[in-house]
Amino acid sequence: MQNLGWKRRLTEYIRTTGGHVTAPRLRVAEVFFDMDGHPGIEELHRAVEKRYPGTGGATVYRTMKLLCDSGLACTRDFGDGFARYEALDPAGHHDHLICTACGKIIEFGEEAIEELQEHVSRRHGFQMRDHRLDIYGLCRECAKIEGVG
Amino acid sequence: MQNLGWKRRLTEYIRTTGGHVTAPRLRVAEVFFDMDGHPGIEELHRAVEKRYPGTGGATVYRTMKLLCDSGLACTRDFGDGFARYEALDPAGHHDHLICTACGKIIEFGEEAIEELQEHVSRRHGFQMRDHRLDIYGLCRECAKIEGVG
DNA sequence: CTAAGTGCAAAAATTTTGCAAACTA
DNA sequence: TAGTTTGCAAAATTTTTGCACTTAG
Repeated sequence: MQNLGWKRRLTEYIRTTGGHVTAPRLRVAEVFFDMDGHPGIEELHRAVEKRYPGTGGATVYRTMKLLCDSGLACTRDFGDGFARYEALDPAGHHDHLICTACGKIIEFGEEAIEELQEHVSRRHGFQMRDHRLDIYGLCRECAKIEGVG
Repeated sequence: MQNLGWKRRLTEYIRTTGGHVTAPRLRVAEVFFDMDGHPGIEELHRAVEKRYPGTGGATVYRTMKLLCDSGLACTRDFGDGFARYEALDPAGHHDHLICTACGKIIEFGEEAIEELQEHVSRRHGFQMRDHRLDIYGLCRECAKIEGVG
């Protein structure tokens, strides 16, 4: 997976900004990319502390901001009172089918949709850099259970 | 528009919960649905205060939570450090061009994209109920300033 | 009348920032 | 060595809560 690539990509990004590749940054990133799901800062900080005691909370915040700036992660709002982070597979899609019943998330990519997005952007004089498409509804199984449709 | 419907829908919802339809709630809702865009609490509170002085900030928070619970609105994370609210027009669009430089948000609707979403959903046996499309990039003005492509 | 809601201010929770020490390049 | 990053704690922000008073039903 991405686990092979994040270190190189992060290092590359830090270099371009004239920054330093430090141990705390690599530790936070490593723990983050080893985790599944969408940890918030507190959960992530706990996990980092467990593997590498002595890492400050501010560093976790700052490192996650770095990962977001570099495009390796992004924040997602799940309605909790805090930010949660999602690992971004560079070549991956940002399109999801999200089942509101069971929470399952299906990733997909649709070239035609991306082309239309470009099209719409240009029409508004907008320079598209990235996108996120979330479709909410019921997956096959849950639709069956709820006996709808 | 929805402006005709929110009052009835809100009243209905409040009744089902055994709550009271109060003046402050109606004021906040009215100002919110009269606004365009995606106000945060502070912006909304200012607008409410302007039209109906003496409305407390906590009431704005509590009323927006009520609107979200009732399905008339929802929160959106636009990367500012606070929650912004979006009016949910039952028949409306949830598509945005978001400028990562100046924060401007342009709403749009593209029938062709929606059709493709339906298409993709069906292909995955997914029953689409709602969607969110956010396109990030630079608006015309910011692209000019940054002198990019 | 009773239960729910309001406004204010205090409290809680999350995120950012200042700074001396430590570290990368 | 020069400039960046860290960890801590303090500060800033956003959101929630306690409470006496008011209001809807």
